[in-house]
Amino acid sequence: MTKMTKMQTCKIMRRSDCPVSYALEVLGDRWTLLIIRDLLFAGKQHYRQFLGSDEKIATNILADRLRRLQAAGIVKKGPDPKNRRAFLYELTPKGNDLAPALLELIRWAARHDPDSAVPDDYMRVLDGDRDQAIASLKSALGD
Amino acid sequence: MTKMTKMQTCKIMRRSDCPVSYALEVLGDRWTLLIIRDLLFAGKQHYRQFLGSDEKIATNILADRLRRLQAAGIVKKGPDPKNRRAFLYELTPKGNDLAPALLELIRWAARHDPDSAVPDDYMRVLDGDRDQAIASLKSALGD
DNA sequence: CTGTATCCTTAGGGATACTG
DNA sequence: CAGTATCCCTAAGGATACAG
Repeated sequence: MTKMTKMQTCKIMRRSDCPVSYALEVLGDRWTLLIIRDLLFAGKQHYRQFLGSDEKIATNILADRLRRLQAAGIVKKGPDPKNRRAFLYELTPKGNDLAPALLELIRWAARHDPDSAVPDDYMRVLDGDRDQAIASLKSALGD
Repeated sequence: MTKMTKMQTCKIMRRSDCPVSYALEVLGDRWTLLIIRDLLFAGKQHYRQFLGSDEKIATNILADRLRRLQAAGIVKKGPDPKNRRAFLYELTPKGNDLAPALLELIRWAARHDPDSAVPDDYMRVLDGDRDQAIASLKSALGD
C-alpha cells in the first residue's frame, strides 16, 4: 500500500513551445541556478558543499532541486570513488552547455547590480573573451 | 486608516553578494523572462500584447511583474503618443543589456529541449554571430 | 554523510469581478 | 484600456528531527 507523499516531484506542465519557456520550466526558480553556478564555476560536487554556499539553501530544497536537475538531464549523480559513503554530482554535457548563458547573466548582473560593485580588474576579465572569462571564473570562485 | 493589503510588492532580501544571486532576485521566477522576451524580441510594448502571449499570464501577475521590473530599472513606463489612454512599456538600457543572456538561454534550450525541435535552418541562425542572431530573433518573433 | 519526513508559514498564482 | 481587488487553493520554503 504505497501512500501518496507530497515529496514526489510533480512534472511541470508545458506552457508553450518557446525555448524561453522551456528554460524557465527547468531553471525558473530562485535556487536552481545557484546550484549550477556551484557545479560550473566553484568546483563543488558534494551535497554538503552546496549546503555551505552563502545563500544557505535548505536540505529539502537542495535535495528536490538535485532530483529535478537529474530528471532534466542536467546533472548526473554517482558514487564517490574517494569515499564509499559519499556521492558525487556532476554536470552532463547538457549542463555544461549552460556556461555561456550563466556567464552572460553574471556579466549583466556585475554591470548593473548597484550593490555588488565588482572590482574593475575583474570586470575587465568578465568583459573579455568568453572561454577566458569562464576559466577565470572557475579559478576565482572555486576549485 | 490605510488597511494593509497583500498586493504591495515586498522587497526581496539579498541572500548573497554573488551576481548570480542578484540576477535571480530580479529574474528568478517563472514569468519575468517571458515579459522580457516579448519586449526584447517580439516588439511588444502594450499590456494587452503581453496578455496575449501563448503562456497566458494572468492580469495580476503581469501587473506585479511590470511593477517589479520598473522598480529594478529594467522597464520604463510612459504614455503612448499614439493613443492618449494607453501606456507604453519599454526596456531601459539595463533591460536591453539582457539580450545576450537571453540569447544564450534560447540557444541552450533550442539545442537541448527534446520537445521543441527547432528547425535546422533556424538552429544555424541561433548558432551564428550574436548580433545577427538577435536581429533574426526579432524579425522571426515579432514586430 | 546524504538525504527524508514533517510541521507550519508565506508566497505564488488562477479566476473573476470590478474601477478610473 | 489598464489595471486592482478578492477569493481561494497550491507551491515554495524554512526549521528541525530523523533514517539508511
